[in-house]
Amino acid sequence: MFNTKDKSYPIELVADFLGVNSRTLYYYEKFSLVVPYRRGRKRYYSKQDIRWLEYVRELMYDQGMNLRSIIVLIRRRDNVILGKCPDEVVDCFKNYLVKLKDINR
Amino acid sequence: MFNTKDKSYPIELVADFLGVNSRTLYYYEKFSLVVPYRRGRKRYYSKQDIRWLEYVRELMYDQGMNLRSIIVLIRRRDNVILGKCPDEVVDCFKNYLVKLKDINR
DNA sequence: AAATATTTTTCACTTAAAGTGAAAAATTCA
DNA sequence: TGAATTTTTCACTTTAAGTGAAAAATATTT
Repeated sequence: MFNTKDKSYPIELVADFLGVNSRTLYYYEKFSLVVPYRRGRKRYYSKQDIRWLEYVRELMYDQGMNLRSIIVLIRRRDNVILGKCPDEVVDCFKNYLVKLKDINR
Repeated sequence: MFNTKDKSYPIELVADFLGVNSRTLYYYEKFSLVVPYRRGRKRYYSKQDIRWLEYVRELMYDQGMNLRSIIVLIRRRDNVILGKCPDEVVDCFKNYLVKLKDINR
C-alpha cells in the first residue's frame, strides 16, 4: 500500500528534475523499471522512485548500460544491484521490489 | 604467458562455431572483451576464450544485455558475473582476467 | 622468391533499442 | 462546462552493435 506520508510528485516535475522527457518515464514503465503510484490514471512518484530513477540514469548514462541489463540486474538483485550501491538507493530498490511484487499479484 | 598445452583456434573457426561474423570478434577485442593469444598478428583463441564468448553471447542474445553492461559487470566482477554463472565459465572468466591483467601491464 | 591463400583492417552500411516531438484522446480541475 | 493537464499513439532521430566488401598486410605453398 502507498504510504501517504510520502510526498509524491507528478510526472512532469520528476522528468524535469531528472532531465528527461516525460515520455521516457512512460517508456521505463513499460518495462516495469519504475512503478509510480496511480490515483485514477494520474501518476505520482515518490522520493524513493526518484532516487531509484537517478541510479538507473547513472547506470545508463555514466556507465552506458542498457535497460535490459538493468532488468537482468534486478533479477540477480541480491548480489548485483545491492552490491555496490549507496545505502539510500538500496532502500529505494527494496521499496521498488515490494511495489513490483504487489503489481504482479 | 600463453599455455602451449591449450589448443588454440583461428578466428574464422571460432566465429563459425559461435555463429557470428569474425568482424564481431575483432569488435569485441576493441573493448577488451576477449583477448586472444597472438603469434605475430594472427589470433588464436583458447577453449576458455570460446566458453567465455559463449557466455557473453548468452548474456547479450538471451538476456538482451549490451557490451557496456558486460564491461561494467566485469569491473564488479566478484559478486556479479561469478555469482550466477556455471562453474566452468567462472574458470574461463578468471583466466580471462589474468590475461587482461597481463595486457595492462 | 613468387604466387596463392589467409588474415587483418578500414569504410560505409544496416538494424534495433532508447529516446523524443507533436498532436489527438482522455482525464482532471476550477 | 471549459481550460488545463495528463496520457497515449505515431512517427521520427540517434547511437551501439554488427556486417559486407574490398584493400592492405601477412602467412603459406610450390
